[in-house]
Amino acid sequence: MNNNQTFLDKLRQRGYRITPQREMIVNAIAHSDRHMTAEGIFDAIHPRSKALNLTTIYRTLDLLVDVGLVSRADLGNGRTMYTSDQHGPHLHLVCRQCGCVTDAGPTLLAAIDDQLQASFGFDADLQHVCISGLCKFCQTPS
Amino acid sequence: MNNNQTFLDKLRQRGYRITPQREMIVNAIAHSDRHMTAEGIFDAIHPRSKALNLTTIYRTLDLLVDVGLVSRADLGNGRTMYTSDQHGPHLHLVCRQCGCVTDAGPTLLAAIDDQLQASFGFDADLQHVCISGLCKFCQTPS
DNA sequence: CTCCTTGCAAAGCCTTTGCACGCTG
DNA sequence: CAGCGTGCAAAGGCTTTGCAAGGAG
Repeated sequence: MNNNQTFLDKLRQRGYRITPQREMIVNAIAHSDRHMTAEGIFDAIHPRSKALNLTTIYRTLDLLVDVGLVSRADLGNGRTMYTSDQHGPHLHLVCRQCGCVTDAGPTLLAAIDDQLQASFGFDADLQHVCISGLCKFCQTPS
Repeated sequence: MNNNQTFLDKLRQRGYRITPQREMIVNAIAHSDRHMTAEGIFDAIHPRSKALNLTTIYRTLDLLVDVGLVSRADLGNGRTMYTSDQHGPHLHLVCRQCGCVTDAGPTLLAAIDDQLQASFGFDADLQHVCISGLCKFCQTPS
């Protein structure tokens, strides 16, 4: 679980400075299996340390995305979700009812990708996409 | 090309009033094969008639979505796209480079839907989703 | 000591809401 | 004539930007 080191090393390599804030943010992302929004990261850190600002989180996330350690995915609702790329590429299935996020793994991803590629020659950024719908548990007959 | 009538009739049926603004908006959507944003509709109409406000467009679009004549799809960038449901369900493939929007038709849609359903029991709102990537023409070897 | 980073505040962007006037039916 | 629909202005939520102070290397 020393993803943090990996992350920090890569940042150092690229000549970025390692600050407490960046460490905290990287930590939050690397330790979490979850997908996080900027605000989620803020909420995770703020209780323990107040030396962190939302602005900084956004800037650091942009930086991590540039470096290629994290990928950005658009939730439909105007928010943006960030995920460590350590987990490999995956598609996000967001339940419109309960808000849960299911990851569709490489297999399904590849299948869909193939179809988009074959039918339209379209090279999709599937890791960056969230598909909304109803998860297994919310498909109530009501 | 009298989709407008269909649209307006349905609105009347539901007890909504037909106003010049609603006619213009419905016209813009029905006559266009394109996917439109609220602002796009505004820009299409404003040159000819100034009797229209962005607020009204948003309210009318909400209404059309409620009635089921139009569907809402999330572009990744915080904007929302609206499409006449006359064209049937389709998935939007948005090129991150040239911005073009390709529609993936029912076949592909069904295939993807099946896979999400089979693998995760996830009932996707595929018509509401835009997948970003590179279109056929932008996949340059650079 | 240099200058990359941070925090604060304010702006930006798209969308929504409140309220009084006006027009549809 | 009743009440829905409109425009205007302002707020709202998330994200970005400007600028001076602060910390990393």
